[in-house]
Amino acid sequence: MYPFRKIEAKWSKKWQTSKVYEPNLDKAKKPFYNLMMFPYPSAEGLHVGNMYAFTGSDIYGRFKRMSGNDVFEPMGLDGFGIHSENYALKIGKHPAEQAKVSEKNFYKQLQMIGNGFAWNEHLETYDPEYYKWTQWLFIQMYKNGLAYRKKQAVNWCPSCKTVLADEQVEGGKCERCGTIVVKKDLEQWFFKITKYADRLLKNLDKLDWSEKIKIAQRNWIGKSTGSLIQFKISNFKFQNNIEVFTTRPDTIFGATFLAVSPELAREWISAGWSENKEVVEFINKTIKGRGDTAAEAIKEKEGIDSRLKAVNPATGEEIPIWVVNYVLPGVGTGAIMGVPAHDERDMEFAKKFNLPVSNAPLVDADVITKKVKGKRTTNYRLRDWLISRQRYWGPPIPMIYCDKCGWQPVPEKDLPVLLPKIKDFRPTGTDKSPLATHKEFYEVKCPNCKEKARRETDVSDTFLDSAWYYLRYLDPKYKNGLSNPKRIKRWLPVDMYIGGAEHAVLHLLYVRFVALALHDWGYVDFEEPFKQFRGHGLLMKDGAKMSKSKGNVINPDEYIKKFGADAIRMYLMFLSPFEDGGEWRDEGLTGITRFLERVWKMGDQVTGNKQQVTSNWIHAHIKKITEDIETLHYNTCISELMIFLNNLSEKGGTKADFNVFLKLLAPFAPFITEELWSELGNKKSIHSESWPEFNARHIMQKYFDLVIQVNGKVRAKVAAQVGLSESDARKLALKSEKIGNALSNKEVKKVIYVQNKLINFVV
RNA sequence: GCCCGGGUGGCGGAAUGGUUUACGCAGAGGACUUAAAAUCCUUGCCCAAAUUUUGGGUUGUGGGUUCAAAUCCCACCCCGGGCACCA
Repeated sequence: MYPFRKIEAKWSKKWQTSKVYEPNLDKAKKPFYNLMMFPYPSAEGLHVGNMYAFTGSDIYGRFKRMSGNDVFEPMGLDGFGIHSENYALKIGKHPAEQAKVSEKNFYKQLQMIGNGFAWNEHLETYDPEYYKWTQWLFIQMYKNGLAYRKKQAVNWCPSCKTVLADEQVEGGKCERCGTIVVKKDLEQWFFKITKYADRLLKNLDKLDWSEKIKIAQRNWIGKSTGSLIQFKISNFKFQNNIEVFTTRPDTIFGATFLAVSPELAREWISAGWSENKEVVEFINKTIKGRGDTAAEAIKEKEGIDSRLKAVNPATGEEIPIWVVNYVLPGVGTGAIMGVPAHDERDMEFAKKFNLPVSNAPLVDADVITKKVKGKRTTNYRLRDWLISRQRYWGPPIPMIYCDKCGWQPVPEKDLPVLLPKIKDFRPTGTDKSPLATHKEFYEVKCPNCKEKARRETDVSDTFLDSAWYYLRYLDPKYKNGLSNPKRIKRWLPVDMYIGGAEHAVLHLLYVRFVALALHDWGYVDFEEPFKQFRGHGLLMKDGAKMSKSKGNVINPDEYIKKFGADAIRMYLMFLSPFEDGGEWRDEGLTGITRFLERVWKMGDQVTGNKQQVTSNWIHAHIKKITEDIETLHYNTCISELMIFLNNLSEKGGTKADFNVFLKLLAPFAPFITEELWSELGNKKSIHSESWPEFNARHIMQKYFDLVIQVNGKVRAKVAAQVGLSESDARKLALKSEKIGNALSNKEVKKVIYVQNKLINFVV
């Protein structure tokens, strides 16, 4: 085995001191910001899935560096928040203590994987110098009317003991712990992401992002166009109208009832409506039931006739108003027109409760909307971002409540609001954060009137920390704002962002929203933070996602120690296309270790000219690898490198040829290539060298295999000269005995000739 | 139910209208060796006839377009992922 341990340790150190991976952030001429999603240190150490993602991103960065760009590839830790806190709780440590341990472990491991990180710019979201600006961001949201408090039914995770945003509920379960989420009526802080729904949707068309992610975001934003239509209520003293939203105003003649959510009906009760005991009971029961089963789908349609009547504005007919469980609050107006003839759900309901079904004709949507004095409108599925968390390990929300002055932001000069180190950091489960029991924390003076006031004790969502980190990397110590404005101009937006596709509607949506807000406030001149985004696939083991409970987790350290980082990097990238993910199988490593051994030996075998590339066949390899690395098809790059090496040993190559090979291999296996490169007498780091260029002239071959087909079936292959004419090809084909036999006694009806490829006789 | 991927040897995968199975793993045979490991070479789907050649078939299934289909079109089956009484 080649001495990878020695080599990898040696070059890790040298790269650090020689600063190969530190671009000049103020003067770089061709800045290229190569960003990867920073990890949550929510385990003992780095997961091989992290290494998979980082290697794929690093290869791209190294390729761009060798192609003449000043590549900036920073790394940090998304260490604040529920992920890390849950881990600390699990192992019974204080999150602040655990953060120090994780930080050390993660950074040690991140040094080993062979990435070209710009370590000068590392950052941690729990650093007060960082979260000072997360808090500043909250205050700007508040000052610009994008942060507000509201009481409503919100998602509550009984295990994490905190509220969650809609994006953090997956199939009715908590994104973090998998517990079934319930609904609770609570007053919370929200960010008005819905204000940007339309721009978040429209801008997607301009982005060079994985199509999958764009589709997921479009679906999540969920734009639908329809009409708002008022229905008069004929026998109700508290209210004259009900407004419904419908995407099918053209079916209004078939509307035979109105269906309202129990939440809407409850508002009428608060207004004094309590005429019927049964109806009131139904409303209370249904709302309560929702709290228990949370986001679970309603299995059976239930409803009750409210005894109120509405008038269908199209027909003038009086129709009943029902309170039903299948109309949800916060969707549209919380009231719909029931059209059994055109809606499956309304039909199901109508059948169950014997409501009439009318097969009235369809009409033009625009015309009818106008006629009934309705309004054409757009509705979005997207909800505002619930930002409060009743947890400890996060940035305290920088707001103060005063009985006299109401909510006041903490003055910017007083930031950061430091998270105090308390002993009772465990989530309380009482709708309040652990900080709510600490007077020394929450007893403050009102910034406005200086009277006694109370500090907000909730912290903000982890996803706010990561919604702006790419800005901070540019100057992690910057004192006068989020980040250094000159560097923002030079480096942003990010040129390439690579990370997990599971963040499609979480991080990747929030980060776009925050950028839009910063743009509108004048802090950045771009609307979209990432020009390109590519989502990598999932790394599996034994047909399943790696997880500790399944016992199929691969520890990268162990394998790096045994085979070297270069081997693991290459093995991971050789599995399958990077964007598809792949399955880890120990046996597969053999092929790569053999390959690297042969590369090592080749260093001694090549001789001859060092200056000039003599073998023309290498140009085709350069072309293929260059094109495939651009599209992240790393598995085929590695295959091509293997063929290149086979050719070097079969056809024999010079030192110059081998130099080209090493350069092409360098992004994948940075250590061994650097070592061999220096052994061949090169002074500069291979990673600062220029990427090989190919000459199309040399790729042109003289001969090719002419495929001869009869009726589309391959009958023979003969060597032929490139540029062969059709008639010569025909002659050549007929010379072959097989073809002669196949064509004898048959009339050739047609001949198809594809230059430099094949000839097909149709008989 | 809706949306998005995908289905190719024993396995991971390659090929996006023109030679199916590049590259690699595993397997079989051989060389080297006292032996083993390592290394190197050969081999590599199915069926039939003939004895190492010939013919036919083969990219989830069925159909279509085309001189030619893994690739394009239609229908269906299966697997993975996302969304889900969104009005």
